[in-house]
Amino acid sequence: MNSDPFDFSDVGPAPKATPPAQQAPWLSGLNPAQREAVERLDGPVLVLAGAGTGKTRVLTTRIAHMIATGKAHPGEVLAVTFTNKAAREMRERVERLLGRPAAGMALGTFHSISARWLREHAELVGLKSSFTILDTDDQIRLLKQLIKAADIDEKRWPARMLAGLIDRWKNKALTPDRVPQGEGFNFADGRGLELYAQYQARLKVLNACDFGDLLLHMITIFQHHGDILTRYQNRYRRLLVDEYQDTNVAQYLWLRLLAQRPDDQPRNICCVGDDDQSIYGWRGAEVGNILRFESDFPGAHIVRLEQNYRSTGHILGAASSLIAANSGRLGKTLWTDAGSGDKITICGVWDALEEARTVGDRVEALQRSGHSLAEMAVLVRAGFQTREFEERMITLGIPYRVVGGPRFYERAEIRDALAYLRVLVQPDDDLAFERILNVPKRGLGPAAMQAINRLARLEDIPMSRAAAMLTDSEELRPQARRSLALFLEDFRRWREDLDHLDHPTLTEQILEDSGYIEMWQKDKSPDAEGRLDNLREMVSAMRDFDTLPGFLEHISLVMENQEASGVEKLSIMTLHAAKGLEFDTVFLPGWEEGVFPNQRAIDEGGLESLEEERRLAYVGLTRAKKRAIILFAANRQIFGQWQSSLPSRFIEDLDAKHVDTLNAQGLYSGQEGSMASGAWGGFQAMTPNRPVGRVGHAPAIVMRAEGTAHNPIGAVAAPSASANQGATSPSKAGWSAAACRKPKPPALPKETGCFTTNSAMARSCQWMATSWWSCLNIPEKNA
DNA sequence: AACGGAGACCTTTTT
DNA sequence: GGTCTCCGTT
Repeated sequence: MNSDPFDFSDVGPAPKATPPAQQAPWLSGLNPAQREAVERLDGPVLVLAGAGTGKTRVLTTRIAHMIATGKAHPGEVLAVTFTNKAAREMRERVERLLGRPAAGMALGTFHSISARWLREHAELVGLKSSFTILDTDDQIRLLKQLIKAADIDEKRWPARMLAGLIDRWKNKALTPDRVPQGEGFNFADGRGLELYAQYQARLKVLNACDFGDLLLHMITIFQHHGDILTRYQNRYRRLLVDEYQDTNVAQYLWLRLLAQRPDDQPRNICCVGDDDQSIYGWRGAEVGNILRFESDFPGAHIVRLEQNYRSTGHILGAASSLIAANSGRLGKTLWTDAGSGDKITICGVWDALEEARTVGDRVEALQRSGHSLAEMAVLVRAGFQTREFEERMITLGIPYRVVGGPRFYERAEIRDALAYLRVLVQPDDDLAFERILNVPKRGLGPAAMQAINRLARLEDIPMSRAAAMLTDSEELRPQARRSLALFLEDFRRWREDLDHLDHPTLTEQILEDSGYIEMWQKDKSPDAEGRLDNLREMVSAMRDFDTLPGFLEHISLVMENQEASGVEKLSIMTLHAAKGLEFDTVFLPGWEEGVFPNQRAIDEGGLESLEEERRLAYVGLTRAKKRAIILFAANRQIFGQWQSSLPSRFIEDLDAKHVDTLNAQGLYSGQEGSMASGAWGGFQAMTPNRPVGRVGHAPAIVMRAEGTAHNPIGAVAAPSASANQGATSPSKAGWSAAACRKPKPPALPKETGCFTTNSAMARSCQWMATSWWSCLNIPEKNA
């Protein structure tokens, strides 16, 4: 919150004298490895911390230790995490250990810390301190404009693609002048770089930057202004980095610059990470950073944390056997002295509907036997998979929350409201201006927008100024001109109010005066009420901030879905979002080829991304303390098309001695009647509640393949179609769907499914014979 | 200018 | 199946 990084006024009294180390209460209960990681304060340290080995504890205790013993002043500590949640948690734990606030400590994400610093030095990169942080949405809109202006076909070269390209460059700390000519990236026949440069120039005019710029600008400043770098180096003598395996090149450079010390002084940098949990390669993370640590920081000490305190033996064993299939690991051997516990469960189901039903039933059963919903989680590969579970939980009345779902500030109404505020504090913000010019509708459509844009470009001025000029000209139709004048007049008035109204009140007034509230009140779609609620929530959240700019900064970096009630809820989230969390029970649905591992990862990234998928699976399994249930469905709808699917290869990686196949009771039940006939025997034979002996008849599958059967898959589609009828509309975006939803005839199988395509068929049959069998053939336990 | 229907995309994962 | 964009109609 404090914007001056060199302001020591809030750091409190100097720490007390050093107590004898052996009496330090915070050290008790640490195992020897943990203790070393905490106490070795001088020189570079790399802590290789396996899943559940007390990584956060080590990190927080280390900070508390150095402060409490007087080895470091809180103001010298710079601790970086990847998520705001991790940062928050870490601060809380440090302060709990210390028994007092650790004021002055820089603890936050790479991005939030950079943003704070950049506000100090914005002018050095051509920005004003009041710069706006654009989110992806703004970024795309801006790029779209540039692409259009460059006369490039938007269809062939979508803005998203360019955004991804620029992002990758920024992740590698490549400013436009540094992108190598031969860089293999192609966009619009080699015009990508040109557009990148234009984009950066445009950002400067808008007084804005994107996420990547936050780091990149700081790196540029550090590299060009040695005096500033030295100030930061001298201030932050204690660097700590969480999740080091996830750092990208830019973050790595950022850290290296800060960790640089004169030769006679130790580089007190402590990085904590786990190469087996590196799951952000797609976003530019370089596992190489962690693998290279020793050579980067000569004299580095490496501490391995291998005792796992989280999971029971079978879970750990299964996870270890899975990750062992990867190559190029630093290698750790996790162990636990907790009991072996339950084996992990693998459960095959017919389709996604049954998958959700199975999970729901299990959740209810656990709940009945006294388990808390807060200790259960459903972890999916990709965001879209959450829907089936949401719908099921709604039907069952099980409270749930989708963690890391659409962010609060990404909702349209919040973005609209924010756009008003952005224009208010920074009239140059064209993106915000454009967004609200005709929201709510005030007769300023495309024609007016175009006129403003043309003039703005011609005169090289912000749109708000161009708009003001247009109210004095004959260019717009009288009606539009009047409307525009009123719009600008509103802003003039609101700016006057800035001085004598507190910002939540002013915001309310703006939303009221502008007709924005009214717009939603008149809206008859079912979620209009929710949007008004969100706006109210936003206004009340503003009260926590002293200033409007402070709030805007916060919301663009941090704002998350806030948990209103204290009701215990089942967590549903992606595997990525689950990193760092733990639950007694973890459900892992969708373990099918194409879903997990993800098809794109298989197609594009080669072995490397396949291994990343496997690490993701490893992360998923190791979230479980006591129970892990893996599910896979034989059929799944993808893009509205039914596809047959095969169990994930990761299932096969699991050491059988840690695995149980589900008590197959009720597997496919309820649908059996409709599916009993036809050429469908092969699949049916595989239901584990059939005699195991029949399972092995591979020919049955071939039969099915040749059966060109509309029958079997028609039967699949039926239940799902009827489910659509009854399903409560999901929380988001359900408006028109709810109204026009009608029963549809069962979808026909897609001809290119793996049973009709030659190569796919061959492959699938092989899979059937090997992997699917082997996992279902495991002797059943408890019938 | 506003609305509604048809058609093309689409799905990783996120600060 | 969903969402977004374009284009036609009022």
